[in-house]
Amino acid sequence: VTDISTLNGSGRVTLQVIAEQLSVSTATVSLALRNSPVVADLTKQRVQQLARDLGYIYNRSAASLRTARTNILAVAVHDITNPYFAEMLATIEEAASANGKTVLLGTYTENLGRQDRVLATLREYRPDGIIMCPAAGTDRANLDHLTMAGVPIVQIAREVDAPDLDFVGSDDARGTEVAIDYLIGLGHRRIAMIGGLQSTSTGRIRHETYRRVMDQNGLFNPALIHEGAGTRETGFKGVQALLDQADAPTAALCFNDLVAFGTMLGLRQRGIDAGSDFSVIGSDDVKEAALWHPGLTTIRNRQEEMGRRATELLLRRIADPTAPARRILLEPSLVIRGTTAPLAR
Amino acid sequence: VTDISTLNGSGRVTLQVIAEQLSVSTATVSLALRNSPVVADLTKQRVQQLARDLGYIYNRSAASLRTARTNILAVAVHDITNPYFAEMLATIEEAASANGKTVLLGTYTENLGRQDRVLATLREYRPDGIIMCPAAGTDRANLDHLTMAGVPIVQIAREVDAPDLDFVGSDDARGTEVAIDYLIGLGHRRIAMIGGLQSTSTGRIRHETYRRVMDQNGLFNPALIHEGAGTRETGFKGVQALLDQADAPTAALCFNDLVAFGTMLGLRQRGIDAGSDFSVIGSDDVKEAALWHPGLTTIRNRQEEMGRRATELLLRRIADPTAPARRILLEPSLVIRGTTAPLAR
DNA sequence: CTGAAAGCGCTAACAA
DNA sequence: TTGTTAGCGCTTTCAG
Repeated sequence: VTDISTLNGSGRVTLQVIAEQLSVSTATVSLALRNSPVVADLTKQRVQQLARDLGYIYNRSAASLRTARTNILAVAVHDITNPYFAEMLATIEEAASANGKTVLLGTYTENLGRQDRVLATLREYRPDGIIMCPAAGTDRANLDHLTMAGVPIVQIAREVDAPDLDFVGSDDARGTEVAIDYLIGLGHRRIAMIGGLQSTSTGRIRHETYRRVMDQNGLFNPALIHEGAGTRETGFKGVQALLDQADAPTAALCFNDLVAFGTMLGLRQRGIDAGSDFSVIGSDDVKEAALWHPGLTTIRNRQEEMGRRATELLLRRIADPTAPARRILLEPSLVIRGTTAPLAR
Repeated sequence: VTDISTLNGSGRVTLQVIAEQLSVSTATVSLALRNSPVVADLTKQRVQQLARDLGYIYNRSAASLRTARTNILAVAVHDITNPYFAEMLATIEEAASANGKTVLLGTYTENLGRQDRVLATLREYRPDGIIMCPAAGTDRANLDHLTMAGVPIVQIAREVDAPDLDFVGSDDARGTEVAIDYLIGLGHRRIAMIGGLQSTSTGRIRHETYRRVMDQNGLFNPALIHEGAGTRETGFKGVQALLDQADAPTAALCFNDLVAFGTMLGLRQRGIDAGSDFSVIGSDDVKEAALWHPGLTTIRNRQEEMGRRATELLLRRIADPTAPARRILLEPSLVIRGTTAPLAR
């Protein structure tokens, strides 16, 4: 006999309402709804049935206030328009959801001020933890307010210098090394590096490694470097600027696949075919990379696994806030497709 | 003089703590922190200063419990890995953030069961509103629990039959019409339709329009239709299956750009060049479409504007729950690039 | 197995 | 201009 008239004034269905209609306490209702073994089966059934009939909706704000747990995982990245991050975000959401967590999203386009504001806002929702990819130029101090508040953080893809923070990323030095070695093996000598910012860990490491490997082979030449954000535009303009130089490159390692796509467009603009005339290597192996014509040779950075691992790491960190920080570097691999070829003599 | 010893036992900084240290009431602190004009300037300054010094963090769960407002906007889409939705989500997040709202994300990969679960979970966070793109096969009844609970909803991109719900999408009939007319104008007669599910509004409308326009020109032939999800695979396999037929098509309209990309790969597999030998039109005008070689002719559906408009509409709906439902159809346009050409005779 | 009572941190009346 | 009081809806002792 479900009496719809709520004894609670507001008309909203709360534990109270259910409790009163069933003449039990709210404590019992609360336990029954969470399927506590301590509640009698019959009571549980009656409570759950009535909750369903009344259209009861659990109020997580109320629960969170009481338990200091929100089951929210905040995810803060600069740009979800880059398929690399979209693919990463997709697996984060999936893994979060599989563990009863929900993703609260914040973005800030490499803008430090916006990042600060976004993090401050996210923090107010009291997420159980945060997965973040620090914007270019972020330093440890930008994260202090989070760590001091005791919010578990794991950095993804990029990292700031903070040995006490968890991190999941790709072994960028290794990936860069393999890619350059491959180009050298193909006979290339004037190999450009296009895209990447010194103000991000990925940019810095990739550029440092590029320099080191080129140096070791007696090939380093600063004129072959074109720094810039990881965008299509950087590739498009960068490769053309490089081609305008005296000793133009015959190959380029791009900061990421977007830069590589832009680079290929820039090459076409000059009537040059990626692959036969000029070798291009990207980074990330975004879904589209395999479909391009010619297919993009690129460094696979395993962004989907990265998202999954970051989520798992965060969950572990939440469970044990005192565990030592972990730094997980995924092993990249070079996926060889059609944009690389032996140097034409 | 900031006495760090909190009178509050827990060690957490709350309004209480600030109030006690300053010997004012929590009400005053609450008002001061929100910059209420009713509180004295000096008091405001002292409160705000101490809050900063103490590292006070506003607790939105507590505020929400009291105000029945969360400032959360839930966004539920099937797949953020499709750049179309990623680009849309990016502007939603941007618009939300600009209006003091934060995005709570849920995804479900065209899976109705998962969609139900995701929506049920999102609802428990009491979002101020929801922007959703219904998964294939969704019907009105799947959304009843939301509308009955009074949660403002706006549907984006796809819609279910529900005249009382807000919707922002593209004028798919118009886009399809223009595209087919263009192909016919180029001399094509055997024009295929690849991808699209009858169980989504976009798939249904595009297929219906395709049929109507082809019929009007005496060109309709069911053998030229290859239905399927909006994925690269659908395009890749679909076009090859169509080419294996007796009267193979000379052009194809694809459900979206991903399908078109797959289609172009399938064509290459058969040694056919998109553009010169076979015309391809995509839909969405995803960022990558312009960079392909040849550039993809496609229907621009303005996903970024769609996201922005949906957010604005939701905000308006939240402000006025009784306003009549609106259906906003953005005007698509055909972007002509290199994958379409006059029929070779 | 169930109930009473307290309290999470905030805001909104209302009173002073 | 500030304080008092009550209460949002839930969970958690602790008693019974």
